[in-house]
Order: sequence, then C-alpha cells, then structure tokens
Amino acid sequence: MDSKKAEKISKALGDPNRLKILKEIKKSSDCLYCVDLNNTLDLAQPSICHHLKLLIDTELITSDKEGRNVRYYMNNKVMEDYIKFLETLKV
Amino acid sequence: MDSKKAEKISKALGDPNRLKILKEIKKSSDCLYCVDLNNTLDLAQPSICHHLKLLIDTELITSDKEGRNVRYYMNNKVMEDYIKFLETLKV
DNA sequence: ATTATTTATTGATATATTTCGATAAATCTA
DNA sequence: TAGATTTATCGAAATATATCAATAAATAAT
Repeated sequence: MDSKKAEKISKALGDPNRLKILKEIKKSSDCLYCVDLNNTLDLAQPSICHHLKLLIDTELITSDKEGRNVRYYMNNKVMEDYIKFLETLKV
Repeated sequence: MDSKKAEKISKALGDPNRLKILKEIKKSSDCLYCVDLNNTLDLAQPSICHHLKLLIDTELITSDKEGRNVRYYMNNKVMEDYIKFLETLKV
C-alpha cells in the first residue's frame, strides 16, 4: 500500500460516525443493512449515505444489493494492508 | 485505546505532510531535527510547526530540546495501541 | 551586547469536510 | 398501476483544517 492510499484510509477512519459504522458491521458479525444505521447514528439519511460512500471508496467495506436494501461487509484485507503500512512507520 | 483517541490518531495520519514527517523520523533511524524538515517538506515553517504539534498531541511522536533545536522521536507504543484498536474492527 | 538561528504563536485566508433539506431513482407491496 | 420504502444525488450552509506572513521567544555565536 502506498502513502496516498494510506492517507485516504486514515482520513476515512478519522471520523466518529464512520468508526461507529465499522463497529456496527463488526457487531452484526457478518453484514450490515444500511437501513439499520438510521437507529445507530444520529444523522440524516444523506449524511449516512455520504459516510458509507467514503468507506466504500477506500475499499475498507464492500456492498451488495438485496432488493432495495444494501448490505455492507468489512474488507479485512484492506485493513490488514493498512496495518502493514503502519508497521513500516515504526522505528 | 478508545474510539476518541483512535479517531484523533487517524486524523493525524490523514495528511500527506504528516505521513512524510513520520517517514523522515523513520529514515533518520532514531531522532529527527525539526530544522531538517524544511528541506523535506514544501511548506512554510509555521505549517511544519503546526503539523508537528498535531502529531505530538496524539503522542505518536515525542520531542525534546537540545539547545535551540528540537528532536522528534517516534512513539512505537502509541502506534501499536492504535493498530490493536484497528484489529478489533476486523470481523 | 548584538546579531543570527531555530522554534512557537497569532491572525487571516483558502480549502476541505460534514451536514441537511429537497428530490430523484430503484424496488417492493397491495 | 399507485403508494410505500430504501438508497442516491444535488446544492447550500456550517464547521473544521491547512497554509502563510508577520512577529515573538529562546538560545547560540561572535
């Protein structure tokens, strides 16, 4: 992973609502339905959509459609690559 | 490490110049003199100072004075704690 | 003591990000 | 098909962050 990508992921992780989304995905133990976030996050629907798009953009999460619902999944691989990058910063 | 701290660290890592600073500390293999960053970063001196302050604030780096110079060190412990936090987000 | 060097602070401006209301698009249900 | 539900997009406003010029503070060198 190059610096540019790591920077993007860091930015994505640098927001309380996006961290909450990732925690919710973890909590749902598998996949998360977008609609469930309305209860968890104190945000209007377009804002939730915005944050999800950012996370998708980093590939930290993936999505697929099930009818009109969207499911979100954690992408462990990207997180692992990010962690590897961080390890290289240690002295 | 709690979410609030992880968020702060993520924010600190979400900037190209701050990533460069951390890479320079790594490259200097031990400590880095602030004044050396003037060559590395294409930034005015107050901006460099600003970024260093943010990194110090997260405790990702520490500093000490040597006369009028300031030395910066990587704080591996904080990076490790951050990485541990990230591991908890994996499903 | 005076001057030069290094770092910190202040205040202003520019840029980026977050948030929401309005509304569109897609799909389900009756 | 008509209405309900879920997600996406757009545009505007509020908030946060990055940047620099000017200048101060601290220390070193002459």
